[in-house]
Amino acid sequence: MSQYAPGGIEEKWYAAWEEAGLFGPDPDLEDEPFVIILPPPNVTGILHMGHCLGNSIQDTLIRWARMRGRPALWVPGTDHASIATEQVVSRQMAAEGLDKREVGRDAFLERAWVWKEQTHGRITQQIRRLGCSLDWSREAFTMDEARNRAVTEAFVRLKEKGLIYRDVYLVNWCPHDLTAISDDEVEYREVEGHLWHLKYPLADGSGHVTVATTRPETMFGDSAVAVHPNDPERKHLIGKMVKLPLTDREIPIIGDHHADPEKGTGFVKITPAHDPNDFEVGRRHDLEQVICMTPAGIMNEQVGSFAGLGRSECRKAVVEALEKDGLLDKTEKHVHQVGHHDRCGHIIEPYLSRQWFLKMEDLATPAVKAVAEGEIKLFPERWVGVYDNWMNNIRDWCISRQLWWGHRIPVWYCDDCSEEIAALAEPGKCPACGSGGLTQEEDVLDTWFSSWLWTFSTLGWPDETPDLKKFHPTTVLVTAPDIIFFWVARMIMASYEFKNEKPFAEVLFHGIVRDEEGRKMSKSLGNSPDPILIIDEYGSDALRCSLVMLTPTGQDIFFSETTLEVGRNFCNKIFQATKLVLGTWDEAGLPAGNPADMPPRTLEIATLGPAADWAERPAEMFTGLWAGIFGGNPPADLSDEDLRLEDRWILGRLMDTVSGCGANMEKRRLNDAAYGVFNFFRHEFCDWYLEAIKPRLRDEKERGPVLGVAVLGLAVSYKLLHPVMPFITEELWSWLPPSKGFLMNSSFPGFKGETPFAPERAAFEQVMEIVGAIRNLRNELGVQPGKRGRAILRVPSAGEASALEGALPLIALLAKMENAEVVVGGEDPSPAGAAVAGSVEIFLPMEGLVDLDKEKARLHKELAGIEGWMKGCRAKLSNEKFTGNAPDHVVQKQKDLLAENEAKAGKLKEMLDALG
RNA sequence: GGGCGAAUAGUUCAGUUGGCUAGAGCGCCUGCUUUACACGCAGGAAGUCGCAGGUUCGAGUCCUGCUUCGCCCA
Repeated sequence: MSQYAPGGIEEKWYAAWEEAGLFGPDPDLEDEPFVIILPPPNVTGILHMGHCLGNSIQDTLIRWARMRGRPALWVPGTDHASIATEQVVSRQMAAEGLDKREVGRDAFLERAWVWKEQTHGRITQQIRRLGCSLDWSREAFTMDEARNRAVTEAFVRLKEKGLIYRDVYLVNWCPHDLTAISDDEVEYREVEGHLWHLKYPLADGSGHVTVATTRPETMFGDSAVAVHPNDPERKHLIGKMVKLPLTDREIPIIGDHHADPEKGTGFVKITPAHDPNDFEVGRRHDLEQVICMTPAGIMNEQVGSFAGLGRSECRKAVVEALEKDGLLDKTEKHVHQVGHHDRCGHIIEPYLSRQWFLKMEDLATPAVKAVAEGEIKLFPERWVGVYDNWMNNIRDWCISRQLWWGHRIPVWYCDDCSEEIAALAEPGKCPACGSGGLTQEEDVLDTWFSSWLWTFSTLGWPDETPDLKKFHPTTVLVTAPDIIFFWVARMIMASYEFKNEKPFAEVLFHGIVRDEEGRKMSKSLGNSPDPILIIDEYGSDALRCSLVMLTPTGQDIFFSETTLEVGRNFCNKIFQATKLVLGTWDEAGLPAGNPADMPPRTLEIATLGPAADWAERPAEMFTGLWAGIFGGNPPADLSDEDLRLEDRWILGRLMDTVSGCGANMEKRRLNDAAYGVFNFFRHEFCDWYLEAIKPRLRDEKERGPVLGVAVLGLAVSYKLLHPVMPFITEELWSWLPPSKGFLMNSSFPGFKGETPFAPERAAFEQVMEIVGAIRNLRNELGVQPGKRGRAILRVPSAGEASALEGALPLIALLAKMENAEVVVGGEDPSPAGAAVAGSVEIFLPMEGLVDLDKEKARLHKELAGIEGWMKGCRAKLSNEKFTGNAPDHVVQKQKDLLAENEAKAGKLKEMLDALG
């Protein structure tokens, strides 16, 4: 086996975790709970890339919190998605030649439930494949028994409070789905249409007025023509009558500020039953509301001979008829925004009907305050403005839908006295007249009426359950910003209304997943890959890693195969590094430690001791750290001397990484947290540390202690990566001989404070710089890789020489040189390739290999660059305004840099001289 | 029409409190089958930080205006 293959491993661990009961909150933990409620996916939908991103982020957070020792709860659930599901089921029935209205409500619902049961298994299985550590024992569905109770309770309470009312109102109506929808479900799209100028003759025969309209077919519903009351040229016509063409009706000219003298012709036809603005005008002037269409958008008996035509057919026919009568003044092309139903794409018809509404203004007040005062934090913060803007202009919410799949509104009408009763359960008789003849409201509630209760309905509300007491308010909500109004804002309002507390402490908005061309992934475009196929090919860890690591907070992400390769390649890298280290462990036959010694549940590295302790007794401190991670002792006894330069450097860097990762997790910068570990592991642990210790790993006498450091490095890396890549890290953890129990509920190490081994870290960085310079030199000069040769390092003082002495074998190893030697001062070796790394001059004396002209040109170029920079720096430092105003450390830094570069320039000049 | 955001290497993006000789992934170029890994390693090229002003000793970062693109709302 040469590459990591996730197949089988992922399923194995998911089952093991579930069986071990690790997904629920640990009841023994006393810390503050960390709670996330999963935004419920549509139960009849399938998982798409957006879910993968959101779920990966949530699982990363919840796994991190769990490993930090907090009782972590992530509640799963699905949404009944009223309209979407009703559409799917209707379509299925249509394919069988059935019509839902013919089969009736009960039969339809029965079928919808069967469908729901089928698809529910699919979507939850997909979520499992992703590795989500959800507490399945608490799974909820928006239409299950418990949630139904919550919905009914909420409705009745609001009704009793007088916040729910029923009114005849112009609503957004979908003529395709035959239901009202809320304002938020209307999607405006730019459409190329026409502006028709129609002549309406004055009834007294004294001429005509011209109105401009984009919808001539609604003229049959006109009740007036409006002009602005102050319009100097037209106001004299107010009070006159016009003859409505193609009909025998006469309508008045009225004065209303809705008509803008600057726009169009200055005259506006008023159609109260078919236009929201006209509806308001109609109310102001008590105009007749003439409905000229059926709910399906077919012209009705009001339109005379045009009856029976569809909306757009009628438009054509009306225009033709008016043209024939000489009443079409002109036609202009006109681009305008037209409302479409976001679910089915059909053009919305403003339609006059009796609907249920919820008054929003009072509900909004505490919700606005909570966000404004930081009680609820939004990440990224810029969404606060968007939220405020919507909340401060909030409009009443149309909550009734003319559908069957949903929560039937808990209102009964008395057949005898028309009393209206809202109740938790069907009342036996009418409380007003005692009649037993009661009929329940036919309409169901908007889907979001159940979702907005989600943070607390999932925890048992309206009952005061232990879960509700312990886990509400929840910690963080993770969602895409496109549902900030539909859902996020409404959840905040609901929680304050029913619980008198916030629903969550923070909201983390993530971006939208787009394809390589920047298009939103959608079913209709067919550009959304099936996540399961991706997981099959690349592994869930690779997908999660790529998504989390490459997604800056709240930014949209462009998704492609290349993106996935980053994650897949990284998985392989972790696997390969583990193989290298453990291969040596096996050869060495080291003891695994006592399985009974369990490591502590939490680990704060700083509590083991300050940086000074690490400097003074590193072996003892290391042993303490080992016990904190594995329990027990390292595989081999080790003394302070066993911890070499590279060991101390990597331990210091490991702690820096722990600290940075924790800080970024706290700030919810998940990408930075993951990326930091990625960089550490790949470019420091593998590229430098493992390369540096290879000879020691092969040396039977030396490998015991160094294996301890390497295995600890692996273990800590697994821990830091586990929240993002749970499967591979759990698998490889189980391979480490000293590991015990599940990585999933082991400790996530924390570290704050001064990182130990500052001198060793600086020394190793110097090694890296020297090695880098030698490698560069070899490459630039085209030295063959097989040619090893000597490296001469010249330093100005004996002190620096002795400091470098110990690192010479390491430098030779990493730079692939035969040997490296250090000299103090003296003549430049020549001919030689030369470079400068800090105070160290590097010479590669390679007779016959170095092209003198090439080398001189190279040095000249480097020198020119440095001199250019120094000129600028000197100018800056001689500017008194700079030295006077800038903080001391900034000035000092410039001085240091200048000195450093001056020295380097001097050395480069000498080298050039030496070359002749 | 109103609001929000973005503009930095070929490309996707970092750059947090103004101190930067502006970084990373992918791509590109050169070299390497080095006993974990070619899903790899080493080295390299590549930028007028959208434009124009301003504040400041100092601006990718703050302010004003403009341009282009994206999103949301009406």
